[in-house]
Amino acid sequence: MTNDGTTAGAASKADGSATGSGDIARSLELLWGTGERPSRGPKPGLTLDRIVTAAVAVADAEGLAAVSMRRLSTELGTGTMSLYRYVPGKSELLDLMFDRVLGEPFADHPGEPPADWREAVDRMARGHLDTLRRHPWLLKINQARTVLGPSALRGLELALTGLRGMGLRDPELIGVIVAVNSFVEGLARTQADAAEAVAQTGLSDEAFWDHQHPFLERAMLSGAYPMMAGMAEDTFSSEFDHFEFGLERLIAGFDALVREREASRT
Amino acid sequence: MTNDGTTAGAASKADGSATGSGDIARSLELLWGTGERPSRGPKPGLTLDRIVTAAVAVADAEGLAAVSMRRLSTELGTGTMSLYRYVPGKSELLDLMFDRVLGEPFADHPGEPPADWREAVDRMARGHLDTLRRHPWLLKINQARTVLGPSALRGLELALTGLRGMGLRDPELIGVIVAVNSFVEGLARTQADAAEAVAQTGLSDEAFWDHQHPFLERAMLSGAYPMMAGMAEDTFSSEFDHFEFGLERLIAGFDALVREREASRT
DNA sequence: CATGAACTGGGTACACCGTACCCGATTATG
DNA sequence: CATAATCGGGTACGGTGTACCCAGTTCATG
Repeated sequence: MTNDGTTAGAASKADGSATGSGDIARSLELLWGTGERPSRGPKPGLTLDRIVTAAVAVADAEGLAAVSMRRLSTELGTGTMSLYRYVPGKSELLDLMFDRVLGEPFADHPGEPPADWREAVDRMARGHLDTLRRHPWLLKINQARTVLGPSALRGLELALTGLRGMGLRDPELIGVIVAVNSFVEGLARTQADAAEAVAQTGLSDEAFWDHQHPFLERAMLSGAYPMMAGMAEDTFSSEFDHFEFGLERLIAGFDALVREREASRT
Repeated sequence: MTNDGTTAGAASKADGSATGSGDIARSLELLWGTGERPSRGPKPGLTLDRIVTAAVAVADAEGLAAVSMRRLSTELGTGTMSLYRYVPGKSELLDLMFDRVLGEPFADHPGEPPADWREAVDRMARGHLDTLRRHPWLLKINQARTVLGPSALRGLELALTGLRGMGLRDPELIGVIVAVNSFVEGLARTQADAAEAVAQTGLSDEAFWDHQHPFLERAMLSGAYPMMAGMAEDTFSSEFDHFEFGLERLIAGFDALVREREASRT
């Protein structure tokens, strides 16, 4: 019952976009490493680890679009189809890349635990943003069905530990994590999109705005957008840090709830 | 100088993923409709509008992956390459789809303006979530270089009008919008990913968790995740509305800042 | 009114992609 | 030593975006 795998396939046709999650059972086995080598055939010349490492490297360097089975195979010096001896399909490979990279931030902070839930939230947000900046392709992987691997669990555990002091109900703690992560992801996506646009078009942001300027000018003069026309010069300046602003507001919002609860507990 | 278009290409090779923004100047012209028909050749049998409409319809029904030039051409009863007479490339088409769909929510609320900035934020968040739920593929389009079309501008104008009463500086108002939209997008992405996973694998969420259960069980019993192991039963229940929770917290956070400013203005 | 420039429609072809299928080489077991 | 099981990977198929080119249509001009 352990190894049929290849024959399944089910209703996975007509994909094309970047989504994880193909054969879940297989993904889980790979993630949690139920890896007993069969004792009959020749020894494998590759390892799952090497494949995932290569895939992450390519994705980091050239984007997820550059991660193709052919590309990986040349990178690893093997035939393309050999990869399918180790991974059931590209979807599962994406799952593995996901969990691989989620494990990174926890190696960084081995030191003291956060003093405060506020600091915990702050660290969580910055850590997540960091991860997403290092690996922007994470934002293109379907994370809904991304199997909860060891790294994902460790991250959750750490986050929950830091948030315990808030004195909220368990589902609310999850709510805090979801809110912060959603905010960070949304923001990271904007940044990643911008970077990708620069890389792909070879056009800087300034040049882009210059292109756009005459059209905006005309729109402003049309009188259809009075609010926007009257905005201060520095409104869209890159001076303003949207991450800091939003994070501060979120923490303030949590704080209000925490205080409420404390007050009602007297 | 107006129409070379086809020859350009620049550094746009090796794409594959879903990104907008190819030839910006062309996109802008198409968006703002600098559409004077040349007076020499035969009349076009198609319109940009019909193409965009068809593309949106296909994307809504079957996802962005189903939107291919060949598919659109059969949908419209023309040859594939004919589409390139109207759109320079797929990137520009995505830009147009984006702006088309952003225009929708403002047709809904022709009535009274929001009474409060709180209500304005609330409406903004719900409106955006609605749009993203109706067109989940929006989350896969590169919005960084998505040209500011008429619809996008109208949305911004409306949002800013509602937020004026907060008494914050202009860049901060943008910060509010960015925070709310980032949060909503992040959350919508999670939901969209889940829906896509169900559609693609034909596996319900429950079935998915059932698959995962034994592995989680083992992890919990390992003692490596004490916090998670001790969580309440209902912690991951779908009863809890993460959107409402996060939005409330964000508004509370904004409120704190608004009050601060009011107090210091005495 | 004839002509040719300017335009539209679209067929063919190419370089990619994921992967199903299959066969020969390798290896431990009976 | 024979055999079952596994690994490596070549070939092929159906999909993608789009460059290139030619035929047909239409209108301004000579």
